[in-house]
Amino acid sequence: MENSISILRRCAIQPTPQRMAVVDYILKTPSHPSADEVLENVRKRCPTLSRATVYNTLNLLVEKQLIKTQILKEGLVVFDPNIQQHHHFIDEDSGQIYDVPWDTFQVPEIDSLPDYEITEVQVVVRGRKKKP
Amino acid sequence: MENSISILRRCAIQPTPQRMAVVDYILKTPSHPSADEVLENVRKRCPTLSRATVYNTLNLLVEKQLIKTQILKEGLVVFDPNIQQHHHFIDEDSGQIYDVPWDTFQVPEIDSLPDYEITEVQVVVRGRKKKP
DNA sequence: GTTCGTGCAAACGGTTTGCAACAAT
DNA sequence: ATTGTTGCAAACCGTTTGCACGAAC
Repeated sequence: MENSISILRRCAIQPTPQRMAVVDYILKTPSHPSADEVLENVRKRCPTLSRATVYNTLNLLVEKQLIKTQILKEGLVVFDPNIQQHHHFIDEDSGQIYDVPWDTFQVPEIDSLPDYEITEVQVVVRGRKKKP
Repeated sequence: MENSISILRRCAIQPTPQRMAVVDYILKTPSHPSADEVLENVRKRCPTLSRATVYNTLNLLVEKQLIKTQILKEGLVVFDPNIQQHHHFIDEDSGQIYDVPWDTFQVPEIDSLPDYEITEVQVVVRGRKKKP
């Protein structure tokens, strides 16, 4: 896998150790962490990392379209390393967010909005584990 | 249309003037207001209404399932007077949220999650007006 | 020595909570 | 008198901002 230095260079972001650590974490995780979860986890390897640097770096990565923000939880933004079109399933008990492949649903063309340019379509499914 | 007093009574909530004013507003608007928008608008008719009372009342209405919260905007919750299943279209420029009828999309049964109980499925469409 | 990035702390905005005053029964 | 409601202010939490210190060229 491409290393964090070249990823950052390609995006014209200076590869500092802090940014490399954040990139390593966020692009490797299958999860959809919040800024705080990123901070907590990356601090294990980079204990002096500050909250501001995490937000700065994540916002930079969003600008450069390496990751996406998702509005799926109340009161906090989560960051999604998967920038391909896809859907989400949210376990309402654990709060875990799972990716759902794009072709799971046949989302029809939206012809009823001729003067709008659609920028994103997403199916959001929420549920909880059955207790038998 | 049923008045706010009987609506509140039916839900076993005491119909105080403040609550009636909030109910009148939230159940009549086709919009998806935030708590602050509710406060701002209801204060026109009820100027002493406090922010805390708005939150208390809205949360009560959510509990009683008269309205629903929707996580569609960053950093704030919006309240949806339409509790039927439906989808949403969000104009990314204006921030306006529009209801999309449920049968606009054929959301297939999700058989790939046998041990999960699906509580909600929703298509979220974002777009902006074309500038010709 | 200038530029850029970091870390800390303060500020910010939406939401919740604690509490005293008050209204209704 | 008891119960429940309101309004205010403070607290809270995620996020952003301001600024001084420090590293790199």
